[in-house]
Order: sequence, then C-alpha cells, then structure tokens
Amino acid sequence: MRSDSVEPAGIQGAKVDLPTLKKHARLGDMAYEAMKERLIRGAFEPGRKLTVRAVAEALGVSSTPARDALNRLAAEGALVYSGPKTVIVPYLTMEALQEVTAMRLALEGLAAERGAVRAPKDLPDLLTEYQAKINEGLASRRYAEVLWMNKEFHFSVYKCCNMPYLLTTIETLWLRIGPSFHDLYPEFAIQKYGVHNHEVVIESLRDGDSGAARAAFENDIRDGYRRLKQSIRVREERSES
Amino acid sequence: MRSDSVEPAGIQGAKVDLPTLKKHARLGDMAYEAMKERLIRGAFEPGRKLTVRAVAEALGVSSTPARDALNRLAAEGALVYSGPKTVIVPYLTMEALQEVTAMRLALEGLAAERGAVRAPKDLPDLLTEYQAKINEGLASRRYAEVLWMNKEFHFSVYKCCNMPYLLTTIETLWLRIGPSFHDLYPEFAIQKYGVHNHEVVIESLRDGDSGAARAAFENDIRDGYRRLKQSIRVREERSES
DNA sequence: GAATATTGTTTGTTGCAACAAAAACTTTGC
DNA sequence: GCAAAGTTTTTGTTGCAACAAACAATATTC
Repeated sequence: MRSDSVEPAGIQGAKVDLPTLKKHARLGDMAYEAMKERLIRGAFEPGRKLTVRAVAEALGVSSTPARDALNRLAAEGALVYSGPKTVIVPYLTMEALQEVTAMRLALEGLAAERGAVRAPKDLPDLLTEYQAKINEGLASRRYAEVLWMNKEFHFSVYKCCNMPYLLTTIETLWLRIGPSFHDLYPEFAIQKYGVHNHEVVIESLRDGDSGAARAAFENDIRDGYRRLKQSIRVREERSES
Repeated sequence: MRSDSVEPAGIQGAKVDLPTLKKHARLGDMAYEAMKERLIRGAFEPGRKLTVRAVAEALGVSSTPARDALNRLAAEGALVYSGPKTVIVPYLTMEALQEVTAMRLALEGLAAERGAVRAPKDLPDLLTEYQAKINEGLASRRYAEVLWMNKEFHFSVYKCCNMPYLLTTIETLWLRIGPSFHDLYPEFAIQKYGVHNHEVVIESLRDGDSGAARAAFENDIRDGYRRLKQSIRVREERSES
C-alpha cells in the first residue's frame, strides 16, 4: 500500500501564498486556490487519496476550510469519489478526455479569438517572456514549472476577452487534465511541449490575425489531446497485463 | 426595507425531494439541488438576500450544509456578494448576459448537435409531451412551471450526447439567467416563450437533421437573449429615473 | 488454505458555540 | 432636516467534538 498517500508531507511543497486574497479573505478559498495550483502543476499523481484531515494539516487550517476546498473540487470534477468516503485525484478516462477536449475547443477557441482581437500591443512581448521560461523549464526538467507557465501563457491571451466567468470555467477544464501530465513528465523535454504552437500564437498576434491565433490555440489543444490519449492507452495496457 | 428578504418563509415552497439522492446522500448536496431548482424556476427575485441561517431553517438543516450550498452557488456565480457578508441573487448585467449567451451558444450548440445525432427514436414524442406541458403552463400562467419544463426540454436532448460534465456546466449557465426571468413573468404568455423554436427542434429530430436541430436551439438561445436584453434595458432605465 | 465474520481504526459529515466583522438602527450634533 | 457617530443586532466563518459509516486488519470457521 502507498502509506504516503495520506501523509500531509505529500501535500506540502509551496506554502500558501497570501497575495491571493483579493476581496474576501476566506480560509476555504485559500485552501481551494492552493489545491488548484497543485492540481494544474501536476503535483498529484492520479489515484492519490486526499483526506480532509491531511489537507487541513498540510495547509495549516482546520478541517472546515479543508473540507470546503475538497468539496468544491469534487463538485467541479477535479476530484472524484472512489468510494463513499474517499476522494481521489481522478484517472483520466478516454471518455473524459474526449469530453474535456471538445469543451476546451469550444470555450478556449472562443476566448482565444475574442482575446486576440482585444489584446494590447505589448502582449506578444509578454508571451515571449513566458515562452522563454517554458523553454528554460524544459531544459532544466522543472516540469511542474513548465505546466504552470504554460497556463500563464494561455490565460494571458484568454484574459483579454474580458469574460471572467468564461475564464474560471476554462480553469476547471484544466483542473481535470492537469494531474494526468504527472504521468508523462519525462516526455515533456523530448516532445518540446507546445513550443511551436505558441510561436505561431505570438506571430499571429503581431499580425493582428485573430483567426490564426485561434487556430494555433486549437492546434495546441489537439496536440495535448493526442499526447494524453497515448498516455491513457499506455496506462490501460499496463493495467490489463 | 424588504424584511421578507431574510424570512425562511420566502425560501420555502416545495419541500425538498429526497429521490435526488443518487450515490452519496449528503445534506449539503441536497440543499444545493434544492436551491438550484428554485433559481432556475425564477423563484427568487434578483437582489434578494440569502442568509445561511434562513436557508438552513427553510430547508430544515443545520447551518453547515446550508453554508455549503450557498458557497458552492456563489463560487459558480449563481449568487454574488453584494458586501463582504451578504450574498444576493444577482442582477443580470448586460456584460454578464452577453458572456453567458456566448458560452451557451458554444456549449449548448455542441450538446444539441451531438445529442441530436445520438437521440433515440422516441425522443420527439417525449419532447412533444414536454411542449404540451409548456403550453398548458403558459395558458394557466404557471410560469415557474414553464421555466422548469423548458429546462427539461432542452436537457433531454443535450443528455443524449453522453457528456455529463458538459451538462453540469450548461446547468450553471442556466443558473445565472434563471432569476432574471422572474422580472418578465407576465410577458411569457404573450410572447409564447420558445414555442416555435421547440417545434422546429422536434421536426428536425424526426428528420434526423442534427444541424437543423442545433440551429433551432441556437435560435432559441438568441431569442432568450433578446428578451433578457430588453428586460435589462427597462430595469436600467427605471433605476436611472 | 480460503472464505467469512468480527473487531478496531480511519474518515466525512453534521451541529453547535464562540468570535469578529459588518449591517442596520438609533441617537446626536449641527 | 440632514449628516455623522455610536450602538445594537445580525451574520459568516471557523474550530471542534460527536456520530455513523466505511475501511482494514485480524481472527475464526469450514
């Protein structure tokens, strides 16, 4: 058995950042944000069991806010119930991947196109910086960092469309696929995760071609789909043998 | 002042239905479902204040599950904070309406088309029944019932695409516009809410034309948009005077 | 030895009381 | 009459203990 799956030590890592508090400094929201970031970074292996008390201890809060965060994550589908009293980081099934991908194409396509139209002139420069950090991360094998900067890259374009609720909805989609990147961490460096598509995005923004920007993001999403699909296949074959 | 805004009596109405419990019978989920239904039915006037204790008493549960439900609803944007300690049913702003409509077109378009492809042969008959109930409701001015049956109509098509997460995401979009129909209750009967589009949906399904079904749903969404847009305009003009 | 029963432990949910902060209301001052 | 300051009440969050349900490990029986 994996006894470490319930150890608080396995959840810690980066102490919670306080600057997240914007309007209402609720402990439950903080716990939610903290867990969300870990999920998107692929910090948790699919199948890991998360308990209220462990999360509470790891985050230094009592059980109420920890439970709030876990419940909210489970409601969004970022965590699932493997039993009546056990929430785990979900294994991405093929059906779930296809569903999330279809939704990502619809929603991120919308956000990308509208964001590109309204993007400020200096956005391409910012994106170039992000891309540099992604390349650095790939070179130094800091994959959690790569995933996080990748998220920053996408969302700094999406953000421009000024649709806050669309943004949070897309975030919940990323929450669902994030953990599965954990499995293919070493593969990132080889396949140059998303590099080419991102370069096309930057170029399209410089040209003011929002349609091309959308197409590049859609390509990126489809590339991610293919990679995860392969990863799922491998896992399923391994579990069958 | 509207003292009734915090009265439990204003929240009651239909006692909570137990059959909702599917897998995990949590009191918090029940409270969430109960509030969700009321919101979609337009039972709450925008601006109404909802307090933890009032919801708890109205639903016959303690404050913990009531707080869970309110927090989840607020996280989804179905309720908003008007102050640090006050959650209200939101007034739909023009920006929010446009955002929700864009997302509805993307997501419900997807669900409608894929659902139409996989719809069972007897679905048109079921939809015809629903439509009959909608017409009855319009005639007898039971508008909350009309809104609920309208939801059943849409979702029984969407359900066919077998994308559970897409469904719940669409539901949260409905949650955001539901309350605003409260304002134009009397207007329903005159404008024959959604009747024509629904008939086209049924016909398209009988023809096996999924593209036409999608187009009909999109028309329905755009009609709803126009109606709500007008309602917002009226409200804004009234508040300016 | 394997299947089943049993016991002990872990775990989520729930209700509740305490606290601090924000509303609502009242009074005061001009 | 109106605005501002102070007071009272309401309200959300939090931590905690109790409970019941599920889980894991052990013992028991065939």
